[in-house]
Amino acid sequence: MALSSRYDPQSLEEKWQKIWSEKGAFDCDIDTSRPKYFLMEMFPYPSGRIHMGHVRNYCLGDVLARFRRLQGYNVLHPIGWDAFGLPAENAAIKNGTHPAKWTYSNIDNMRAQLKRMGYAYDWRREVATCRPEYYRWEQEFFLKCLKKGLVYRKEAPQNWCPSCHTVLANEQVVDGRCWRCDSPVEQKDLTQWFFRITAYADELLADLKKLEGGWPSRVLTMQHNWIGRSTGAEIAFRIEGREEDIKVFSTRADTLFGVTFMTLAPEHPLVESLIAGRGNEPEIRAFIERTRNMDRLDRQSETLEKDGVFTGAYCINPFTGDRIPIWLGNFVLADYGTGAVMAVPAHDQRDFDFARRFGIEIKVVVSPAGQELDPASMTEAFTEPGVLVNSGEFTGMPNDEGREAIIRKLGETGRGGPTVNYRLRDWNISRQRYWGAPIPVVYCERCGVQPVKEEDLPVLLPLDVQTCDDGRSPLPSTPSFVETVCPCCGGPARRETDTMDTFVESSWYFARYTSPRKDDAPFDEKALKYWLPVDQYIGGVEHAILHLLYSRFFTKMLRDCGYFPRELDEPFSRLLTQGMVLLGGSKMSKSKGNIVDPDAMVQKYGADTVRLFCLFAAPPERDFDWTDSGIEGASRFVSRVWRMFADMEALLAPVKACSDLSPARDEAIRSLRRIEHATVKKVGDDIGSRSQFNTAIAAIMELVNAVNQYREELATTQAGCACLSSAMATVLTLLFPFTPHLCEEIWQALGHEDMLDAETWPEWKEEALARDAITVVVQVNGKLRGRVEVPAGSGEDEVRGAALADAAIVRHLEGKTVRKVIVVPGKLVNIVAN
RNA sequence: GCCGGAAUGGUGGAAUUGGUAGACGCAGCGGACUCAAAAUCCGCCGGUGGCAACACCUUGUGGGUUCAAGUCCCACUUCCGGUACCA
Repeated sequence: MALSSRYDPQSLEEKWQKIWSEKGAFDCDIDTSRPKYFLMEMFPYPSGRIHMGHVRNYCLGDVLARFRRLQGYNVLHPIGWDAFGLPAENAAIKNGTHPAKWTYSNIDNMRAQLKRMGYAYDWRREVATCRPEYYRWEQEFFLKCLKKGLVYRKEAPQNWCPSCHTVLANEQVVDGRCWRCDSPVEQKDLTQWFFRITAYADELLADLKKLEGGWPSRVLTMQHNWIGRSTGAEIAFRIEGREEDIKVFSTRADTLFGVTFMTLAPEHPLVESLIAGRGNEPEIRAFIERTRNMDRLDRQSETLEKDGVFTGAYCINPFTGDRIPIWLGNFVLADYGTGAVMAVPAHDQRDFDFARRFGIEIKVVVSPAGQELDPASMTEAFTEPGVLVNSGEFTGMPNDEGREAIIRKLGETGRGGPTVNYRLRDWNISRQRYWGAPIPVVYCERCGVQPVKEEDLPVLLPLDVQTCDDGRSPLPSTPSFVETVCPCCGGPARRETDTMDTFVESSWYFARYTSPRKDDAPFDEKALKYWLPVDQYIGGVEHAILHLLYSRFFTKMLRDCGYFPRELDEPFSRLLTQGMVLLGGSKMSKSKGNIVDPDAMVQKYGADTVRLFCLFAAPPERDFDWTDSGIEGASRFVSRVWRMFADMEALLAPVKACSDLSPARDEAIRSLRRIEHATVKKVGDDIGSRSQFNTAIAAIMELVNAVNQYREELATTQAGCACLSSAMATVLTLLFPFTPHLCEEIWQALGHEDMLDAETWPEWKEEALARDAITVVVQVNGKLRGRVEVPAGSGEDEVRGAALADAAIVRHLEGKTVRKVIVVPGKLVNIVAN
């Protein structure tokens, strides 16, 4: 079959998409005869249309999927929809559409867009998290966790709009005000459900080691710091006149004798009882309100102006017996440590600033060796190591030794002891939203909080509700949902109307892909065992912490609940974090509205060109700013490949990649063959180990250039034609993961019976790479001064001799004495002379 | 603020383990083909000086280590991501 001279992507792409779809070409099942490869990209939120960030993400995955297929792996490559979430409710408010309708119609649109890109998905496994068949299982997980104590309830402050009477997402708070009505946002305590992720803090931290090599080190570092394990001491300060303690966490127990005040977070639970009835109670309350409603990022800022108020109450230093005034401070965070800080102004900068501002005593207890510090003249806290002073029996000890001794004594006296603290907080999953998975509990007046019975799952999210214009969830005002009976006593009860954080759905979807249609259990045990863990996960770096940490937590939790194999500790063996596709320098996102619609590009250039350009434009990890120019280059290249085959009809034969290995003396044949094999080596390495797809494409371009350069010369002989045919087949095979439609079409035109997808990845041969001579660069004092050609395999002495004999080098060495000659075999000679 | 990144020609980027800076593209310029245009093909393309050979400068800024630094170390600048209810 001859190729038409014109490349027409639209028709040939649709042709191959139809063939793939009819054949179920990418459907896969358990096959123990082949190595498995579970590859996933982060599933999209169905925002309406796919954007270039999606395209980039799925192109990266698709190249790997097709590459691994050629390598003989049994590849599982699924896709689904992260379908619950806030934007559906916003759309409901804005357009009056029901969140479900909006979501499902977006899914339909986006599915069609993805199919038009030609991605190699097993579409039978598609999941949408908003379907009861999906979310019922996480309701079950929730109940299991509740039983195990991994889920619990506690009060937590929420953004509250007093005028809309609704909780606001952080995104909905703009400069401290409600995004819809502009009222100042308040903090309101609500009882919320939490996953006890901190129970896994140590394992989550320790297992980061298992991910080294497979995950980018910056992600590991970020997770490490996010968990933020720190060892220190818990110290109890008795409140004066009460039988109650204020507990603090401190990494600086060595400075215990230097405590001159206590600072509590305004949210600390003891605050209420400490200030009740004080003369300045209104002033204190005003301070608390002010601080609580501050911007949460500002409040953590180091440049924050330290503010505080004295409560009038005192506590007692457990060692010195000193009366310690209890203050409230705007820089103390309620959810770190115990929400209380023993303040040592001499040795902590924040405490120092605070003490100076409010005229509180500064007491030095650590001195630099052989020096004395004068509190009155200090300009900043002394935080370096030193020797303990003014510290009773501990005076004279180096401070780190003193810390151990003081912690020991705290234990002996029952006033504290060593403890570990984490920055990581438990995961609040309660959302006062409609479009989410219902939390499966009911509230009974008689029996209290009761879990829904497992056999009564799923708790269906009612779809026949009128969504509210003010952003409030319609669930509390939907009697058919709220009113129920207690699973315990059968009496009247109210359903929980909060739904789950959408991060819950995305924490386990990878496992559901292994048995997505199973309806009597969340997972098929055999499928889990065969497919998990995910071999390669690809997604945006913006998920480096939350989503990835939650998924890791879920994996450990589901393992411990008996759902996952015992030996499965981590969900994702390898992670590729792609950079963002920016537009005009900032993140493309549905909320910002700066989105490039790929459809127009596909219309104009075809999916293959769009795929190729997305991967060629930048390395995967790097952000790139989308521009319309540049795709022209990809388009030209694709056409050039087409034309190369169309023009050389005489060579059209079912030849395979790297098939010509006949001995050749012809320099052109040896040259082209060397380039062919070097390209196979580089492209395999770039895709398979380096994840540098842009350089893989550049290498294929160079091979195409080489074929075009040699074709006139080689086409005249039979041996030359064999060499050209082989190189051209190699081009097709290497390019196939990037531009599969084009390559299948040409492959078929060459007369192959099987699809290119059924080929095996070509093997490069060392002997094809061999050269007779190599060029060595010669430097004098580190500056490039010449090049010499030496026979391949020359020894160090020969290379040095050739370098020193080179005319240009001799000229540069005139009047100088050679001090040293460094020879880097096969590469470079550097002559040091003066 | 804190945590994590990034910065290389006009431009996207390459340089894989400290060893030829600018691969491969885009844009631009010159030429061929054409009545003309598009497409295609050929050539040039970091800066300064020079007719040239060539020399000097150049990887955000300032220091340092080394025979050799885009790459390692220290100190900065700017931009980007995350910061627990956007996903």
